[in-house]
Amino acid sequence: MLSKKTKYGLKALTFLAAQKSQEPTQIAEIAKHENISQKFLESILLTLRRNGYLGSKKGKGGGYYLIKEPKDIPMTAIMRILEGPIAMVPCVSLNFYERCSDCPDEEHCSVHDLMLRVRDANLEVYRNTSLADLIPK
Amino acid sequence: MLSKKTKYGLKALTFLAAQKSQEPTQIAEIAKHENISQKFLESILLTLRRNGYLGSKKGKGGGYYLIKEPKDIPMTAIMRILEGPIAMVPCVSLNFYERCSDCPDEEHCSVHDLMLRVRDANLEVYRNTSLADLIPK
DNA sequence: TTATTAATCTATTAAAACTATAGGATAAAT
DNA sequence: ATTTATCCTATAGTTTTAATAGATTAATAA
Repeated sequence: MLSKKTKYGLKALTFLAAQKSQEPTQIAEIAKHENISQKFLESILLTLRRNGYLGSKKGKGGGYYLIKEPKDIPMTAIMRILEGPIAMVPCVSLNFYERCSDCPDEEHCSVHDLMLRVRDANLEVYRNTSLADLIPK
Repeated sequence: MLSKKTKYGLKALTFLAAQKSQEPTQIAEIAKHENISQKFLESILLTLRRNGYLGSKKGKGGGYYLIKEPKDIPMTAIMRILEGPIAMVPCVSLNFYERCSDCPDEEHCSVHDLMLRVRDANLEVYRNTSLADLIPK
């Protein structure tokens, strides 16, 4: 299941990407428009800022704004920040690799093989999708 | 993340599929060979039996066995039983569809669109993989 | 300078899901 | 009858997720 964090984060990013002006957008406005708890959204936007995808401005007229062009924001990056590893098991993860403690032989593990194919299929989608592709027409 | 339940279930199924004889295999043997808590595995095999993929025999010489040929057991079915819906959000699920309460317009939802592509990519893998494909060489 | 606005940050709680275990009931074989 | 092994229900422990509270900091405008 996709976490609410990821879902909300994606919606917020898309909302920002769809803005005509580059002016900062307030959390409250995004939260209201997308039906998201403001406080929860707050923490999500904060992590996106810390990871270099959003800029922010405090005080009156402040808010959040995209730092890069939507077309230059790949879903691989966003998903890894919000949802974590794209792989379903650590032993097939590119960015978060970890050995399985219960698996004596990774090379001959049925789960490993299947999850490798699943990972590749997902990567294919995320790599070929940018934030720009998510903006509704 | 793949749940342990699914991981263990897949390993157990693969183990059964790799058996030369059709004789029942005991939970204890599977659990030991695959490093799985026996009691936990017990409940997993039970759900697989209830869903019509395993048969069982009680008493001495009892155990579990596959009811169908490994090549006739598609991963779509196994994943749905063990892990649940293949889709990451209910609104793009084929077998477990549900409307998103927070989404006013499913047709113009950025998350919906992305997750539709992800679902299709995953389905493609699971549909083209059977239990027979998981048996290590 | 002061008031107002809005993001920042830390801590904590509440709820849900996941993992595992306990123990008796049931059925089959010897 | 005894042993073996699955069946079944309940429940406990842990982790993750989702959300909330409240005080702090920075920017703007008057």
